[in-house]
Amino acid sequence: MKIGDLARATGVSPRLLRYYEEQGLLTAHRAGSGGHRRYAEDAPAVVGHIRSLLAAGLTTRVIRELLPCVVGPGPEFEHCAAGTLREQLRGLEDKITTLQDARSALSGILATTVPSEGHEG
Amino acid sequence: MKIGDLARATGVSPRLLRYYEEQGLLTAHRAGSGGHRRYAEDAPAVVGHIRSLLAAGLTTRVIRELLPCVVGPGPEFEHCAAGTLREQLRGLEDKITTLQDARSALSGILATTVPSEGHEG
DNA sequence: CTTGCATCTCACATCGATGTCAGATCCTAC
DNA sequence: GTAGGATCTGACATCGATGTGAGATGCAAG
Repeated sequence: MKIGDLARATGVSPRLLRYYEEQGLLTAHRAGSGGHRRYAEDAPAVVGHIRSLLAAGLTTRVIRELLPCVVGPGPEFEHCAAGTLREQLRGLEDKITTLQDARSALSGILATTVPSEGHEG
Repeated sequence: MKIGDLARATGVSPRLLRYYEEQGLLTAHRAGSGGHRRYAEDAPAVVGHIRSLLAAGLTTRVIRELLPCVVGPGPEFEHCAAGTLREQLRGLEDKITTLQDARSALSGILATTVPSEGHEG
């Protein structure tokens, strides 16, 4: 598929697809396409993974390291950036904790300031 | 207290304290100090609140709206930006969900790629 | 072969919190 | 009154994902 197709399939702009390639997250071959990118069949799935990890706050640099594990579907990636994986996992849990704290703070305020409307979530 | 004192007390750089003031989050009076800022006693607490909300991913603009509720300790802030509060709360929960998803994804990978070392967290 | 849309590369802009530098002014201690 | 540290303002830099525009070229359909 070409870049426009992939963009339509994933909802990610061509600009970003090129950016992901530039960051080493996405591969395209350009044989006999006059310089135009051609993507493999699993490209949409890969882009999906990238988007998820980005949404989780991971950096493209980190994703570049982790992606082989995420994409590689098999048990053959035994020592696949396990250190980075653990590190990011820890960071993720820190972030979750921080957000949960903020959430209880805000919902506490909400309960205090608008007691009649707060149906304690 | 002066800006350097507040900076030391909170671990936040003078640059940022000025920035928070510029964003309307922090107040200082400058009477008879030759243009130098003077902060009230509760300033460190206020800065603490600001830092927490920033860490939660809230924007200074949003914090400016919410801060009166957060800082105002009493039940007198009845309708204090309740809409914004609810909105941010929802955004926060979305973000938490996203991060939790990413966490399980990563920890799943970790368990798969390094089964011997993963003590399922 | 022409027309029109897709794609290419390159570069600059944006947003938000934060750093840093420069030049001027102030306060405090001696 | 002078030296030195703190503070002032203002502007420019940074990081990372993303947008946008320009100018050139490619491809597919007529």
